[in-house]
Amino acid sequence: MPDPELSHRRRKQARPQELLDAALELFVEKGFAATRAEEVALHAGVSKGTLYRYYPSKEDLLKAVISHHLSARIAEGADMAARFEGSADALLRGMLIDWWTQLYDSPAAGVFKLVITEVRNFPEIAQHYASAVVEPAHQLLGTIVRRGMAQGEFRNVDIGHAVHSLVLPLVMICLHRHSLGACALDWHLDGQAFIAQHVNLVLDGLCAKPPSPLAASRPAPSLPL
Amino acid sequence: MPDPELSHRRRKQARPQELLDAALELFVEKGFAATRAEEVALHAGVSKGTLYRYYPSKEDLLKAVISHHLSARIAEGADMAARFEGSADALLRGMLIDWWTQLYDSPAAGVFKLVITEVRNFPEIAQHYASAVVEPAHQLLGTIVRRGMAQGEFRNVDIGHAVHSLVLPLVMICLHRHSLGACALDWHLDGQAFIAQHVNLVLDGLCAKPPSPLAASRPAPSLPL
Amino acid sequence: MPDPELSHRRRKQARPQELLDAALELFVEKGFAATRAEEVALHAGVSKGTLYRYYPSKEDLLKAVISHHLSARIAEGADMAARFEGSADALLRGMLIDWWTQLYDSPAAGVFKLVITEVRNFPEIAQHYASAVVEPAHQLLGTIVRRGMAQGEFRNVDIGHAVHSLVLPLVMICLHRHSLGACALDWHLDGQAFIAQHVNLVLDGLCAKPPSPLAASRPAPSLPL
Amino acid sequence: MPDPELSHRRRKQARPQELLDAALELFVEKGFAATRAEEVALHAGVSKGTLYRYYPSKEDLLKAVISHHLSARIAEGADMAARFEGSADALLRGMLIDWWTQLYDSPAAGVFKLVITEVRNFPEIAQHYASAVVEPAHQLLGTIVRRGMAQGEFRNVDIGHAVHSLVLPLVMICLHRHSLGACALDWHLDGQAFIAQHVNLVLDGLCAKPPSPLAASRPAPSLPL
DNA sequence: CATGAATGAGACTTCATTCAT
DNA sequence: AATGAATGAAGTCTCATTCAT
Repeated sequence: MPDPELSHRRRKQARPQELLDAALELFVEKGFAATRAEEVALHAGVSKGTLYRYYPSKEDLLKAVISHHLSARIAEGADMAARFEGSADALLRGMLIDWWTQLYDSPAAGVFKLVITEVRNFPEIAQHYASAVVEPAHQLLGTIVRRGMAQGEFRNVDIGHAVHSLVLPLVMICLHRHSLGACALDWHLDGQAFIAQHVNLVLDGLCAKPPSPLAASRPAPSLPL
Repeated sequence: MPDPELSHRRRKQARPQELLDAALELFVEKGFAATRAEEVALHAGVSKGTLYRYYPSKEDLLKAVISHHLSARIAEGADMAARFEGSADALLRGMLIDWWTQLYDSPAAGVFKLVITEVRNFPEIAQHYASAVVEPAHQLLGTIVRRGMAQGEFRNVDIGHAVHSLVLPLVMICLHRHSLGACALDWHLDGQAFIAQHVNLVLDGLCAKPPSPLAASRPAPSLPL
Repeated sequence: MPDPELSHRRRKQARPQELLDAALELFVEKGFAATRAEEVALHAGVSKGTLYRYYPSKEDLLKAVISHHLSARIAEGADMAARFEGSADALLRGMLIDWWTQLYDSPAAGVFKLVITEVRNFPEIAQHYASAVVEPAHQLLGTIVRRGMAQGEFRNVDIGHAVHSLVLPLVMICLHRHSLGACALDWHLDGQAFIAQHVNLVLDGLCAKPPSPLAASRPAPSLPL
Repeated sequence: MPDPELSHRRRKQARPQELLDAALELFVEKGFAATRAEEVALHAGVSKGTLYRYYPSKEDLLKAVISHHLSARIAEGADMAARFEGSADALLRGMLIDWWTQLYDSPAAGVFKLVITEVRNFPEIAQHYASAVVEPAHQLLGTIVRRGMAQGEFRNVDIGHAVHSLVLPLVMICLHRHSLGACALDWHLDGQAFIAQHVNLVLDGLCAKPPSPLAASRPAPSLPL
């Protein structure tokens, strides 16, 4: 079964990554508790014992899976944000659609399900996720929205809420894709199209003249996802 | 431990409900797999054996939990919808805010987490959830949006997507409340306020003159949640 | 397999004791690490799961085994000591021979092997053993020897050492019985006879006029076994 | 890590000895079953694989440890015995005290614990230990005691028992040093002093006019340790 | 030869479920 | 009907041993 092209040494290098990928897939699919450690190992083409050479426990493996895929994506996100330019409105439309479209189609989208599902059991995850993902993402988007409001592109609304309105549905379809969406029912929501329309719809809402008195007075809470 | 106010007879009547409540709380908090059947029983004030008198297996208990809380809430939703009147816009603002605000604060909000978490392991849940919750809710909201578009209140957009943009963030904060939101980090998002602002924001987007050419041409996919 | 004479309830009462007995036998025979928890359970006529109902872990079972058999024997020892009377010399000869003869033939003799074998791995055992067994036994014997010396029955020697000279060989044959002595070699040392001769021999030594200058000046260390 | 003073060749020569020393220390400290093969290797400054180059299995290593340290000490014992002269009494006092004092302070003292602990699991050890250690030692001491009795130095007692009374406590404090004695309780028995007093005390007993009728009639059993 | 990655049998422990009381 | 003792399948993790490099 081991790829004869790869030497022992080379395989060893690749092992952690392979295990992480296998673990992500299975944890997302079946849940952490319902996935046996051996399944992960077999999925990665190694034996049970090998898994434990690289990760001291199933729980550590879970944390590594989350950290790994998270850091990778967030790094890409920061890059992408830096490259975009133009008005706040254009920036958000372009950047959000690109980044989420990519994420949606990658296995990393499953990390959301994993975090949602397992934080309560492993609270350390919360801290890490909050500071490594939520915080920076919310910061970035909040700054852009604020700029848009300052320049008169957007109406005055609670910035935190606006960011959530933009982002939560995108998180949600990632979740969806790996839960109900994977259940072979007939309704296959077109995630790509939805991302685009949603971002545009909410930004249209932000650009619109206030047809209704918005509940914009509340203190801006920070960020949930 | 048994409430002396209640007769033996009355308690027996209440058992299934009490078990369901206990199960909902624990399954949502720790996940189905990580919750022991005995914990549920103890939480409901009965012994392990008694649980099995009412539900033949832990899995059956899970399904009962989901069905029960779902039906209850959906019934209320239908009622509420029937009572509202006025323009499509007013109808949606009022109805959505009321219903979700109530749901958000009730234990039933946890069912979303349960469904997201466990569908992949128990696919029967998907079928039931789709037909008992998603289908009717999407139908109802879709009809109202369509009416709004027909009457010129709303722009032409993909109806399915619009419904999702309205609803997914609301599902998402329910999820949030029972996962990251329960993790005692400092950022306590004000769910109530968010619901109101979000519904208004998206409906503003729907009412706005199209500042951007929306990707409205795609076929309307059906419903994700 | 469960004795039909005993009701569920009655069996439950007896279970911990039965498990303790089975555990003592097996731990002494094969060592703690080399005995499987299931073996102990089966030996006691129950299943693996039942063992864990009574003792939360194999290690806890070990500690219980030691404590239980120890306390029992030490209690008997104290009783016996209280009943004996006469000169220090007669007291020691009678009491030691009786108590050790009984112990030697009981399964409890194996506890010595267990303690010797496992203290290094479970240091809590040391504390308990020291205070529950060594301390009281040494105290008692030391007091009698001191009395004998005060009354001129015994020569002046280091009291702690004298007690050890009396007792250590007795501990040793208990150990022996459960290690080499159990190995079906031809030399079956007669433990009973040895106990008697040894006690008499050492007490004769204590009563003798000092034919050799004894190293009696060292500070009396306390007690090792 | 390899000592630069030693050539590759010399190191290789020393390997088996180093492994044996490491194994003795760890097996005595933690028990055979609880010591991992890799620990032994690391302790000896080599890798797991190297251990297996010298000893085909962990069990073989155990047997080698016991044989090795045993032969070494017994050889020394025979030498020492040959050099001593004088009366049976003086011979025993001198020889026993010297040999046991040396042994007590050497790592080889731990072998007793190892044998006591592991014979039941590896019965081959018993045979080897009996013929290589117990038999010759008992023979030697028995001969001297018999000579002493024939020459009127000692009273008539069971020779086997007398040898045991002399020797068992010495074995016992070696055991003690590596079990309870290693447990950092406050009572640090002075082994050296005890050895001297004990040998003298028992020999005094043997020299004494019989103040009590000794149980000397029993058949002389052979040797326990 | 030495290394240490890989294997997989096997041990501890948990927990859903059954059933005597 | 309710209890909780008992069971045993199943899962996590360890470690002796092998073998490619």
